[in-house]
Amino acid sequence: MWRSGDRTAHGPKPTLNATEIARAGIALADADGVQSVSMRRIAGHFDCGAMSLYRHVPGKAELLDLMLDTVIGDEGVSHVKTGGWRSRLEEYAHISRRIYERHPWILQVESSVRPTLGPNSLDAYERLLGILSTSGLAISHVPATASLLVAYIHGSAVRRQVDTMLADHSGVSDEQWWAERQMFWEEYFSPERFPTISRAYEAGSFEHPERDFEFGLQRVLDGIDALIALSP
Amino acid sequence: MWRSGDRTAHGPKPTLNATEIARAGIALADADGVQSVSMRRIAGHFDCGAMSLYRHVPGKAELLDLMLDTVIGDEGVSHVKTGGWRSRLEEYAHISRRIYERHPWILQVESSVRPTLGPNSLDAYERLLGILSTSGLAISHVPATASLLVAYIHGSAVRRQVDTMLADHSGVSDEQWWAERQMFWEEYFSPERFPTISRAYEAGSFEHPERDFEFGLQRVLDGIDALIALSP
DNA sequence: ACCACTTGCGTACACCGTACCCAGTGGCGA
DNA sequence: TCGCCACTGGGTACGGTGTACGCAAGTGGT
Repeated sequence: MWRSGDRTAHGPKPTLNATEIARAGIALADADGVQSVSMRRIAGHFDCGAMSLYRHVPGKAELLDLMLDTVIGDEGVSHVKTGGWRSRLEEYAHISRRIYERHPWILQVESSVRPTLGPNSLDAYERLLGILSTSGLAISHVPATASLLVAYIHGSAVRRQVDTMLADHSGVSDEQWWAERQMFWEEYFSPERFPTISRAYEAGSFEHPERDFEFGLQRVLDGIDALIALSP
Repeated sequence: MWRSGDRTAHGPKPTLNATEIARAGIALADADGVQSVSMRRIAGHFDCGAMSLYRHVPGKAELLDLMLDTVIGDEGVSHVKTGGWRSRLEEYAHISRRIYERHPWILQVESSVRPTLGPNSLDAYERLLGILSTSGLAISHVPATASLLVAYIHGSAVRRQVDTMLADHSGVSDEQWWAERQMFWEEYFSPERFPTISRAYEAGSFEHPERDFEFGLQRVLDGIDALIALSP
């Protein structure tokens, strides 16, 4: 599926290819969420039967893998090589964050059961390890530090998605769901039971969740910096 | 759904309740993964029809929410109050990590579209904020720092799951999938194209991925510590 | 006893992924 | 030039899913 150009040319030329199918799936997922991506709907976009897609893609799970690797390749290629390790890590984090913001459905794909490792993901991983290896960090710590960064970026994307959904009620069409949620909140919540949440709320500490990513990123980089400072 | 004991008592006594249904779903998800959780299968466990469950649970999405809140309540209640903020945060992180290890399917539920906020999740959040508020951190920074920790814990759980799956080939029954993965890897990977990955591999830096969580956690706590040290 | 109300549950529908099979197509060997 | 056959597109069908709807049965308050 990953390689696209090794035709033995013994039959009619294919009118579809895996990348185009993935692009259609990406457009669908961006518009209506990943749960609305179905083989029949993608096939409808090409005015063909659902089973035609299986000539180019082994199954739906692999199609999702390919969609993920495609968006990573679209957005992650451009990168500067100048600057210190910290600013380059910041840029890597911001690029990743932008990918999650434009294609929130990747969170579900990445949390799915099968480990995805496409060529573009592999390139991005090499780039991240390359930045870390020039930071003065011991090579034995480089993969674990990369995992730390990737974990933080992924996790904060999940939190951000939940926050925006709580803020503007988007994505969930069920109006009654919000009513029940509100009722549960008013019934269960009390300042006595949740003193710290109340105190933070009154101090206005929940008003700018969009700044949380940058805040946490700086703390993570500070932690990495502290480890580098210990190295000889 | 969340409240369980407000019967007006005008009909037959219910033989099922939402919590029992959630427990059956948890058992199913623990055993065979979340994709095998279906209303019919849960109903089969109770020897009843699928539609009987809808008397106690609004829908499948809400059932998954309830399952998530139930496992959080099971494992997160016990907590020590002694010790400094750092050791208490470490314990919070380890409890969370244990939850993810025992019930890997929560990752998919938490990455789903709807924001989950059950009573047990709310209790855990208050506890986390309480620890942070006694650490010397300004109250304006407490929620963002909590988000940092939650994001790291969640993200590293995703990475850990992928790593274990790559290590022992579990979860994916498709044997041919692994063959294709191996073929892609051997064809696409080369030390020239991925110098840093190769160098780290030869240095043995990928041999203990299970230590990555503790490593990253210490870096995160170091970053928080650096911020606290700046406060007056 | 009545009956309002709750509970259990069977039926039905729309949708999903995909196994299987068949017809058409066009490059290549004879 | 012609037939072969690997390859393509695509239709049908099957087992699975979530759940809307309706109905019989049971039960505590009046």
